Amino acid sequence: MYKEFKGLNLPEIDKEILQFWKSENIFEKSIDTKDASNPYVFYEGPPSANGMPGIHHVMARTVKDLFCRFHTMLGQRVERKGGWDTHGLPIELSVEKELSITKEDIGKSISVDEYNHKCRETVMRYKKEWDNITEQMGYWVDLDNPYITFENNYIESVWHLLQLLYNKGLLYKGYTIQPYSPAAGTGLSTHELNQPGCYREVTDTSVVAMFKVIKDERAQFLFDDEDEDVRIIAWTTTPWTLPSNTALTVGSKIEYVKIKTINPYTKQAFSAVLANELVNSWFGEKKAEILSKSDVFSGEKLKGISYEQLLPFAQPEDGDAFKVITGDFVTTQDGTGIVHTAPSFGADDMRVARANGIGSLTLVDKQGRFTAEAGEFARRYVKDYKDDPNYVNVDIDIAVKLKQENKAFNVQKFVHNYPHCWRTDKPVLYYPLDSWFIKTTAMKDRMVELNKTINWKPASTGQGRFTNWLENLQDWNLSRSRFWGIPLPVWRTKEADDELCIGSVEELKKKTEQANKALNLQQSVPTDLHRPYIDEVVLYSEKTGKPMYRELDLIDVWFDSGSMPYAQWHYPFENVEKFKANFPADFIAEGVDQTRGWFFTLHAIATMAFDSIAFKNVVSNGLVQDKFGRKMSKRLGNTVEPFETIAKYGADATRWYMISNAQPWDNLKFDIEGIDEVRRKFFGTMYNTYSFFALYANIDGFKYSEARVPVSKRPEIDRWIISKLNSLIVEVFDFYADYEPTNAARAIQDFVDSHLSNWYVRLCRRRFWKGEYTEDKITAYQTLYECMNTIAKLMAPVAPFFADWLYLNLNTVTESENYESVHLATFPEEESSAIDPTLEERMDYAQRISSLILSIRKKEKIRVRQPLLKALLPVLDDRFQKQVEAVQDLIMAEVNVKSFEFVTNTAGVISKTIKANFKTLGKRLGKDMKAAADMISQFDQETIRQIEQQKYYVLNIGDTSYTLEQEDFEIGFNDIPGWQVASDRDLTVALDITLNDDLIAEGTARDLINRIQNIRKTSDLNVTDRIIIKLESNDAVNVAIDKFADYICSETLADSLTTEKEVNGERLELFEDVIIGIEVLPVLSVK
RNA sequence: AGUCCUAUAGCUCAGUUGGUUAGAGCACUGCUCUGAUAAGGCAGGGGUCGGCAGUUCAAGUCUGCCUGGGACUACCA
Repeated sequence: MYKEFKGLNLPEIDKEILQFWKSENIFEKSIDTKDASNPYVFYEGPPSANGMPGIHHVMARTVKDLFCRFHTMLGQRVERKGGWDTHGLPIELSVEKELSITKEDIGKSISVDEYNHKCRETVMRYKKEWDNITEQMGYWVDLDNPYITFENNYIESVWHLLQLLYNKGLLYKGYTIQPYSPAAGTGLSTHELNQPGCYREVTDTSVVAMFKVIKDERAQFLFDDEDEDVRIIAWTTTPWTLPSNTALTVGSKIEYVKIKTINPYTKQAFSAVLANELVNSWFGEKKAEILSKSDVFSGEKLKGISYEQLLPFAQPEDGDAFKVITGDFVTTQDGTGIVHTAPSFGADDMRVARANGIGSLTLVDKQGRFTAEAGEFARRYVKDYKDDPNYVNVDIDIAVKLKQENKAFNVQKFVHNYPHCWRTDKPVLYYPLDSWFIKTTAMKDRMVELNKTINWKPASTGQGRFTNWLENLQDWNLSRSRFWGIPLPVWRTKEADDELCIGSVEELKKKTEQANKALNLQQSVPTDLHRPYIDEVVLYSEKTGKPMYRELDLIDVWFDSGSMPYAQWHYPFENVEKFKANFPADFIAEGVDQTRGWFFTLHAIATMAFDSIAFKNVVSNGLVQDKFGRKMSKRLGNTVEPFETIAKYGADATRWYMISNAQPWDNLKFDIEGIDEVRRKFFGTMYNTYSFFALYANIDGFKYSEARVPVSKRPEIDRWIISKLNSLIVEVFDFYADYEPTNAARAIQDFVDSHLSNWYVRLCRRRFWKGEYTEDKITAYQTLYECMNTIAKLMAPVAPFFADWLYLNLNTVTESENYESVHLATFPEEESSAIDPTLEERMDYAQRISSLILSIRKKEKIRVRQPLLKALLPVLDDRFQKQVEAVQDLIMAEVNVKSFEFVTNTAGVISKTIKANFKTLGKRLGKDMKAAADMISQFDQETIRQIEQQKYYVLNIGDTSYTLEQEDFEIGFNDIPGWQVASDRDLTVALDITLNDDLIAEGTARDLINRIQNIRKTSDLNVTDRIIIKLESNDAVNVAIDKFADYICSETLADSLTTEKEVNGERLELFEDVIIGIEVLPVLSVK
């Protein structure tokens, strides 16, 4: 017996199927039964178990899961090793918050040892919740043997990679400008700078400083006479960087101009050089006066000009200085189009200075004070870092000095956004710091090239965003001065005259022993490769004979996760073959926010270390937002609790909703009501279809034990739904294979709702419950069964629980397939011979013609139970008529019309309409199109008939004449006089609505049947119970009974039908103003 | 600031290489069908296709600019 249910309960199905998967090890079997030589490689991007899983994780993991399941069904072996990201700042921060300490306390009030232990505990805090959501949402991933980034084996593999890069000369120590908090005494990561509230609006003193041009050959063109005082003017909002100025940067393509004017403070005449576009920002009414203006000249011409140092406190020792250089970052958005360049305090400045051989001055120390060299400003803080009540703004003093020395053209307050340290609330400086870098720039071209071979979904993320990012790549700053992470395996002598990069524990052991011998130490390799233990290891420099100490940096956690293809297998120390078989990945998927994160680090490491891509296909999914399109955040209180959602609506409805509602890469506006709609419309419909099937199949004992009826021998409608089904298989397969899950889900949904349930089943109901267990009935069961069985497989990747439930419900009875679960079954293959486009076309006609007739009935207020004599169909060609004739019976039954008449000779009966076919004519007629369309629409019936007969028409527009073919026109039907007509595109239907006594009686009979059936239903009779009927006598009823008693009885399973003056049963309205009594009594079965 | 995505009915989304009157589902209203139906059918209201230009005989669709929403990167005088 097929299981029958009281209602659809998706959460209950989840539980049941989950239990089944667990007890029968279905997940394991789905891998183990597949051939290892046919793998589909998937990489799991490791989540951090440091926070609770959110609904967006369900989204991301649904995408991952469904493609893995799909490829499993294609017979591929899809191993999915889980993983955990365990290092990094978020974990350190949460520990610090919990212990109420800051970074400064580490090593003081808490030992590094204790601190790292705490991190290790914290990092898996929500592992249980993660495991739960993984299981409940039906995400199949191997959680028993995950890779964990803090394990020694993982670290060792990462070290190996770093050594590989080191040996290729791609690892170097450099001096760069990084965000730095003088108040906290620490560098800040960009992640820290992106904490909410870090960028704040502040008012600073801005200065337009005047840099005096030295008159030499190069600068000659700027001078009109010997004594002219030519100054390049540059704007800054950080006057404290002016003493460290060593260059001025202009844009080579920007146009500049020289303005003769008067300094507003000193009233001295001088000539200002600035961008032509920005002249009006500084000169004009109520601003400085323009005495004269030179011709424009390009920035390129200014290049190489020297100027006098603005505040000559110190001289740079590491390069040239006080020259005009060019840089691509210069804009004319604000300022003067000339950038004051202090290489120590700006990343752009440093970059452009280096490229031009310009040296730097660093007249501010790490506490944020001017150094002793800075003249009268020495030892003063550049910002109020100490909350000193007597703090005097040094920017203002600098501005005053410049004004007095005729070096300031403009001083004013300026409001702008400036980053602040999230911990101390003090402004950040950009400061030169030592860091280790990976020279990704050296491999840039190769990365771009390899990226072209990756299939990105959506393509724009790969071609646009990612390529763009690669092309503007900077070297990868690997250093983090933190505690909980993978230590950089580089040892150096104090003088930096020798260094060593360690690539394995074995190598470290050897080097340690060597050092022990040479330096007379008793150290051993620590059992935990983290800080602080690893810091204690001292190595020996053979070259210099000196001890070497580890560089204290940790590496960026993104390197951790980007190393997972290798480190998850402890490559190359173990599993070398395993790694080779699993690299690169066929498929990865994460949020689009990982484009520059994990997607990049995977790609970069694979390119640099192995000259390979790391993944072939990548799906980057968008954000999950709330129903108003806002970002979900705890602060707004609009987060969706994934556990609750899944518990209430079931995993499948949640998954289906997420996949079908929006493309994965579009942002999803998550609306809980949408899940409910999916449950009702899709799962509800599918459930009802199954219930209907189960109800009658159980009665008839259908178990698919009869031989399969060949499709060609099945009735039209069966061949139609099977054709549709096979078309669907092709479509869904292509969509899944193309990583387009949304289209796949929508196609399945559309099939189930509009075709299977609301056309096939609805039209075929009688075949299931009417009559004996005939060949036709068996065929109907087989057809419906095959549809459902296939749908179960098609939907399995997205809705794994319901699919398995449905599959098992069907197959445990029929045993027609011997798979234990739908997830062990193979994906359906289409039977291409079953696909019949002309059949699909004519059924489409049937559906549309039915709609049109129902529409006329509605307009004329004639209920569908009232039979009508005939419908009239004007036909354009034979093919159309043949198509409709084939489905005529279906239409007649559906709309309760007794016959069809095709009208071919329409002259005089039907008027036609004509329109221009814009598609074919537009290109030919061009400008005359509009006139032609007007003329054609005016054609009379005679002209139309002429065109139909002659198959061409000569149209004259102005002096041109065009010969138009029949295809250049679109001919349709207009009204048919005296008939009720409805049209839909190329279809037109007319309906004869005259009634006679027979028709009326039959209509009455059908109404009676309906009322009786309703009574059967409400009085809870079984569908097989037989009844006797007593009707209250009534003229209309009597006529109907006279003619249709047998019909009524057979439809309602009645043994007898009698009329009486009065009956005990219900009183029902048969039609308007006619109320009769109907009594329905079950016939008790006699044993 | 740059790069990218996005904007179509109250809501969620379709809309082919530009082509005639821009569609579906949900929600709302009325009617209707039904011995599978928390369903279906028919009809109705609801759209300056974000705005402005341009290309074209023809623009929801192509181009440019602008605006709103989002993501990432950067923070720059």
